[in-house]
Amino acid sequence: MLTVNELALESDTPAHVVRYYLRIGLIQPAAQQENGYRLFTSHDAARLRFVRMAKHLGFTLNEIKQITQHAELGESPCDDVRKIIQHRIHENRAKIEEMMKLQERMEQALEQWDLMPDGIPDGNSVCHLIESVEGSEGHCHTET
Amino acid sequence: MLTVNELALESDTPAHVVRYYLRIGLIQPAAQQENGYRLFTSHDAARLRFVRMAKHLGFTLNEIKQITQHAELGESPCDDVRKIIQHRIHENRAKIEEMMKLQERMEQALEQWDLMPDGIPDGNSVCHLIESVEGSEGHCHTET
DNA sequence: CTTGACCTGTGTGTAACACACAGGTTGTAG
DNA sequence: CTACAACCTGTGTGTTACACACAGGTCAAG
Repeated sequence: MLTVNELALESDTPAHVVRYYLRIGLIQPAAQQENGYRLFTSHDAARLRFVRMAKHLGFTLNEIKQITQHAELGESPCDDVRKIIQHRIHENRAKIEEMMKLQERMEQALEQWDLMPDGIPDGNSVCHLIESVEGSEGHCHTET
Repeated sequence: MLTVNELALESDTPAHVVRYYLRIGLIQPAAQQENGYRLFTSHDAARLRFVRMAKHLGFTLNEIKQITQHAELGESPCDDVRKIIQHRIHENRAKIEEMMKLQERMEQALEQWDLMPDGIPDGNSVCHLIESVEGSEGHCHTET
């Protein structure tokens, strides 16, 4: 029987993360000591390693919970797994593109600001650097 | 004097977001009606537009709060603004790279799974698709 | 027995909203 | 003037995946 710390070492997971997974019911202790300490088996360690693999592949903890619950009922989670990752691929692609746009905005701004001095704020302006960025007046609307 | 809804329209911001900004003290109402409704001036609308610009440039709401507070004390926030965005550029670049790695992992997995059938879980395996992914046994450790 | 190091469970904080809810306001019809 | 519907109001709570803090428990050394 393993303690939380031992389970953490066994599954290459920070102990406080293991405790978080316990808290949300993603994993359950196999047994409990009289003093309230949780105890685990090597089966639990394998389960936790699975959780980490799935997370590394982009699954959310909620999705992983669903998957393991399905699996415990004997139902194959594979179909859901395929669907989820397809969805996640689209989602992630969109997010990456958005972040690259942001990156460009930031780099352009910083470059533009190189030629500008610092300013002292008055009632009208808070920070003329930020306010000088393109899209201030005629608001370009690039939203989701 | 503008109501929350009018301020939202005026500054091209969803009303529930305006309320959130009020709640965290990022913006303050200029006045209050007897029934508790908040009232704003066009100056508040300009302030809120500034907030949106800064957010569009990647500043967090906390940073924007600091900036406006500095500005209200008459101190120039420009120096901080430059530093923050430099830091954010690095941060964002790292995040993008990480997400691109995830993207590759997901796409490789999905491709690999094309050749694999769904499986029925037993006690040892939860989902053989996920478990089949490279890096299952020898854990590649790419952490922050 | 005591000291210190370490480990335990759990409460709370984080970022930036999204949603829900009970009540208030306003416009229109009768 | 009233009834009703549409909309707007402030605020409580839920979200994700932890990170940190805290009071107390455990264990080995001395």
